Amino acid sequence: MTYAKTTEFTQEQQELARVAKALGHPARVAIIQLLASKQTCISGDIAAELPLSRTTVSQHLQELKALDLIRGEIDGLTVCYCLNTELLRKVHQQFTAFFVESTATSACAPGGTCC
Amino acid sequence: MTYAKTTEFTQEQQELARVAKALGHPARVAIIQLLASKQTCISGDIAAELPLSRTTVSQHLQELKALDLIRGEIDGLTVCYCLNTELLRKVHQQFTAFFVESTATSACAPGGTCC
DNA sequence: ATACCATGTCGTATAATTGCAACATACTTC
DNA sequence: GAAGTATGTTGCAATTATACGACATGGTAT
Repeated sequence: MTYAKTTEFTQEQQELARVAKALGHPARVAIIQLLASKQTCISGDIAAELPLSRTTVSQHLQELKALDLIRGEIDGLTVCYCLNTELLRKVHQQFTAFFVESTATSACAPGGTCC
Repeated sequence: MTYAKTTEFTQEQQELARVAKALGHPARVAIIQLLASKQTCISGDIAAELPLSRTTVSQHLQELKALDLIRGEIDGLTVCYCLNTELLRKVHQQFTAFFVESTATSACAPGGTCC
């Protein structure tokens, strides 16, 4: 984004926002859940299970791949997508840190001195 | 979205995606962090700390308010925004459940039978 | 009442996202 | 090599997000 002043924000804030944005569409959430549960992670099978066209699913897959949340291995004619569980664990920690920080009782919380 | 087929996804998937989308911009991440750390949560003070115009910050605040992640109370001339810590805790649980499910060793994970 | 101040809303412009059909690519099989 | 299959890429249209100036609103203070 050259338009948005995202440069002015913290590296951590941008990092968290980038991943959150990737999870900001039900299709991509569904894809990750599918990859976690299904034995097969072939591209075509993923598209078949989602209420979207193969083209659109492919785009969502590329988006997740761009963030390295998933990886694709070409296996002959088909492509097999896998979760990057290590990165997902790291992301989980980032989110947890964010939420813990946010839910800690601050002055602004109910019962605080502010509101 | 009347265009997207979001209706076909799970309620949970849509719910998670909706919140993730809200966190999908560094400004909104920064706002939540600010509200968690600062004593004052007055609208103007928030805008002053962010590299965005007051108008734009106000929009982001409305977006967070629409999801009930934050709440605003009019205090005379100023408006005081507060974190909805209860909801944030609930959201944290949803995210954790999602990540735990995703990072559990599946057949697709490295060492699995798939890739 | 008048002037002022803090916020929100509206209008507008630009960028990014979403979705899909049509085409291109690359491998398999006959 | 030709036909078929699975994917990715391109091009286009519609929707949504982002950003901000200008105006409206509503309370404060003098």
